[in-house]
Amino acid sequence: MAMVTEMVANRAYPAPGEPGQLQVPRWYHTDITADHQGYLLKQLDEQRRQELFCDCNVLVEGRLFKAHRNVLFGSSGYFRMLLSHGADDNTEPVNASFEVFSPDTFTVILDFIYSGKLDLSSHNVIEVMSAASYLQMNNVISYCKDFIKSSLEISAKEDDVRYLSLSENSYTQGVGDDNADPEAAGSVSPPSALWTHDSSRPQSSRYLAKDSDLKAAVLKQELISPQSSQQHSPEVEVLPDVEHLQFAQPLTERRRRGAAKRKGYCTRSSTHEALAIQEAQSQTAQKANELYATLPTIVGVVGLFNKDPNPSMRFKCPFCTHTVKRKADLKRHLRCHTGERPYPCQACNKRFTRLEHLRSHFETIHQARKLVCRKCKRRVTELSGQVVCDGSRSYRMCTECIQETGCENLPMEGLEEASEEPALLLGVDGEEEDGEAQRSWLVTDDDDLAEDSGADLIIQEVDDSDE
DNA sequence: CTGGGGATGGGGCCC
DNA sequence: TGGGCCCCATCCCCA
Repeated sequence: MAMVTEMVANRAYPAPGEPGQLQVPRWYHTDITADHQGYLLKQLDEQRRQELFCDCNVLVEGRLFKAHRNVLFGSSGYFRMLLSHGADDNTEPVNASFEVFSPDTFTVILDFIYSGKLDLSSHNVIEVMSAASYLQMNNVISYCKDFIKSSLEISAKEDDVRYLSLSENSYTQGVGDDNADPEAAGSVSPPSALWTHDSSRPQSSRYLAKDSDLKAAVLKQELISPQSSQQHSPEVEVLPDVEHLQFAQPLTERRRRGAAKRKGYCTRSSTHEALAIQEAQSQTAQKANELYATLPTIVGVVGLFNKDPNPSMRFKCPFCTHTVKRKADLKRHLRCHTGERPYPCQACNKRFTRLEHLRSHFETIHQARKLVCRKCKRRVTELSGQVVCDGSRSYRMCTECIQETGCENLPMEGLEEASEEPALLLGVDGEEEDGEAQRSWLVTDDDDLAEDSGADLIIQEVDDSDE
């Protein structure tokens, strides 16, 4: 084996089929192939660095990179598209120019192309991912995704039952517990304590792409590039929807998690679990903030849409193909990737990504805002119905349905008081209410009641680090 | 098994 | 820039 390796290194081995070819076991052939590929790549990289035989000039924000068109063609969908247009003329050097990512970012990408090593860090991963998306390099996107995934570990769309049952140790374990598949991550490694990984959580902090997302993305592609849904011309800013396909989860998995999530929100948590949750949420917020902090430099790209005569600035999500007009909308959108849920319901501890969602949830679930009988669906008035309280939930029922179902024994309130319940919701601290606890917050103190029912919802945007 | 409806989440856009 | 509203899609429970 050593001899074979040495022969490979010296390129002294006979070519396959040539007389005198070594009769080696098949696995020797495999090793030779791998070594040969590595050797060849190294040679190409050397040629690139010495600018030998380079036939492609890439200008990135004024900085010139020289490369081989064959290599770029084989590595990037973008270059494949670009170079295939000028395939007839191989004598003239090909020129490409980019303004949407930095020279440093392209250096990382080019080094990866010629070495297979991706130099990712917490500072460049988003920009590299964005550039890779632009250049249609799915493998780089995948590596970046793994890097971010192993770093963030913060999808609140994961199984919240497991989320709630985490032991305290789960979040005190650090990089040393990283069990991420090194193969999947290529040469990428978690670089610092900032990027921790919790092995107890499922490897599923993925974007839960809905069918609508997929449809919308496909539709968007068709609108932008009707000639091809696989590849886009270099002028096109929005890229093929590979990320949606990669991020999307099986429907059954979503359902399972959805069911678990609903249970999870009402699961009584121990003190240790609560601490673990708080710490996890703290990490979520911290890392989300780190992500947001990098936004201005990474996703502001000019989109030239084929069907839009007026070029428009759009912001592209680094995790998927979604683009938005405003950075604020992108920040909001990113929450679906980061799992950040800064708006907890004080009544049931369920968390929401948006204040309006929390408000909607609060009014429908805890305030019985809908003037409709839950049973017969008829509209009820103050005279014809009452608010029935079921745990932390409140809903209205008409007098007839109350009598029919024998709900007289349940805690009830007059309609005029219904909107005043939440004044005591602050007393609930993330635990499922039952028995006396349920009834206790139904007894309200008039002094605490707000004039406007809208003020009943106590909005507390949680910086998870200090919940 | 299926359809209806409630709850939830996400995008667009106005203020 | 954030808040808020509207709209729509999806999930899930229940009859």
